[in-house]
Amino acid sequence: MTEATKPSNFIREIILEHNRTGRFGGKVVTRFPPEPNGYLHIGHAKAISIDFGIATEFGGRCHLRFDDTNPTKESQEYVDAIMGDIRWLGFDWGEHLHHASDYFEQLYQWAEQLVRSGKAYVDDLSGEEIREYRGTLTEPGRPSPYRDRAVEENLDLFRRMRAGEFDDGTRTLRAKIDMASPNINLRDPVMYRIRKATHQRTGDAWCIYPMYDWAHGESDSIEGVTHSMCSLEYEDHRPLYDWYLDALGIFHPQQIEFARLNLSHTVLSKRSLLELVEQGHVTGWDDPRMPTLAGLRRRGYTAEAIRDFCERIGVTKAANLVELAYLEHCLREDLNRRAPRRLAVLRPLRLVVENYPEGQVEEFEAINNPEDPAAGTRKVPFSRALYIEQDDFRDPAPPKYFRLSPGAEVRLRYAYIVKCTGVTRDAAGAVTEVRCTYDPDSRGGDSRGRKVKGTIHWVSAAHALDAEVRLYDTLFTVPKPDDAEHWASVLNPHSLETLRGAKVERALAGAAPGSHVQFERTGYFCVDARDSAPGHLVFNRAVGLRDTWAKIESKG
RNA sequence: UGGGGCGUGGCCAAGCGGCAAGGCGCGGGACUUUGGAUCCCGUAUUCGGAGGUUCGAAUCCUCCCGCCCCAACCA
Repeated sequence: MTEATKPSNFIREIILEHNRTGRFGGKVVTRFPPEPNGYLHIGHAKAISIDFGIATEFGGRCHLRFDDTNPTKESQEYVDAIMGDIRWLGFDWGEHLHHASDYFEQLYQWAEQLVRSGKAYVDDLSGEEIREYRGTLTEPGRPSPYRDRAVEENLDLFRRMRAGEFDDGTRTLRAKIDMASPNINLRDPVMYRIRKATHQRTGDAWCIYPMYDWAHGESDSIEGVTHSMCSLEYEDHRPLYDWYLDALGIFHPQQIEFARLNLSHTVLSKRSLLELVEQGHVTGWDDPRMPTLAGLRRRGYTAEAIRDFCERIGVTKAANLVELAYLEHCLREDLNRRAPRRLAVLRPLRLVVENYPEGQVEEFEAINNPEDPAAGTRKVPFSRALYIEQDDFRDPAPPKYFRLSPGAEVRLRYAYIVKCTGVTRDAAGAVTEVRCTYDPDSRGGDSRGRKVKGTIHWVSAAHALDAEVRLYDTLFTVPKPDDAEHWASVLNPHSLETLRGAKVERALAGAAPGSHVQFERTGYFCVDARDSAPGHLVFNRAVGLRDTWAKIESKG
């Protein structure tokens, strides 16, 4: 998309205005600040696209900064996963990998500065008491009895907090702002709490840790961030963000808030995602049903499709719930252009071509990608015994059904036109084999002017490879699982269907883990990067093809 | 009942006083050796509501209604 056709958004307008007035001297520095306490999900992809996208667009840079201020919830596993996911998405922070923990000493010195200027004090209230004193949404809070301690006493106590003289939870450092503020964030927010925990980066160097509000703006300032984009729930925090910066008199970035992404049929809160993993509803953070980048990648989503999606949904401050169909559309559009086509039968039904010589094999040339001539062609073997999709045979045929049924003609893609001559059923009446005859004159599938509406895919029984195919559906049965009493009640029991008897064409033999392919007439699949092996092919369905027949059939 | 935001078609979203972009979805058609792709056509006399200002309002003013967020020593 070019500059000219890119739709405007309010963030670009704010920056354009800053550039016009010279507020930041034309500089644009942004940052993506994940807390390493979980995996990145599609919602983060939106934030990443905005943070890195805006920086690139305005010739600036974007930092990656881990907001690691809470050692009890963070870990190196998450740090590594987050960096891998951002790189995979296609973004680069260059030399600018930072951590809030890099600034712990500076933050501490600044805190002492606020204590000395009478803008912060040590409070002995317990967590519960602090909550009581804070008041409610409609009633003002009351000052802590420790609020007016002398500067020297505060300084002494704060230093001893750092020195480890006090137990967890016994004291905090608080900013002295306004206990009656209608904005609860300004009612003497906690700046430091005591946590005798080992931090994944600073080890045991600290036992007091800064709160988000006290670390974020200051970190932005240290790094020279000009535009600090975050989600709407931080809007109420902006006055505090500004207050700290002004109290310190340091470089003052602009915080800008936008609406976070909500996607239908899934949950995006870290708490819910963690529960799905820990309670075993999914196999892990990278389960293909998860909205995490790791899950989407394994499912078969491409970075390009996700970036395109983030670009297309736009940026506003209005609450939103984007339909999953939109994300799926972006994937199909990308894979339609790039994924090689293959023939694969998911639920095999034996088809015998009665008049085709036993033991004869011929090869037909198949197009790898009609959207990309450069992708070339391949040979697919044909013989007397084939497998076709169970869905491609019906007896009797419903109205407008163009596939195989007794007496009907259909084209076997790239091969011949065949006519169904009969079926074999088991004792229970289920079809076990379909028989047909082929027309030798239709070699290659040429209909010679005849009308053959249906074309179905097939695979030669003797040449086919066995494969496991995993069909995924949404994790939840409703568009807004967060509206349910608990999302567990709307979990989709059929979110995964494993097909172990699939038959795929031999060209798929060496399919590389993580590679994408379109199974003709079925959907886009991805070779499972974790479970697929040379002798045991495993394909994940990323998204199905648009299915017009399913639509016709469901309408009756 | 306090504070901060937001309300444009089923979903996302342009629009910034001159007479409702676009995408997704949906419906119809063309084409088709993927019922895929592609291509056409259709889909808001109206912008949460009511007043007002103006020659003219989704855009300005007033009031009302609805929705979201905030009372962790989480981020």
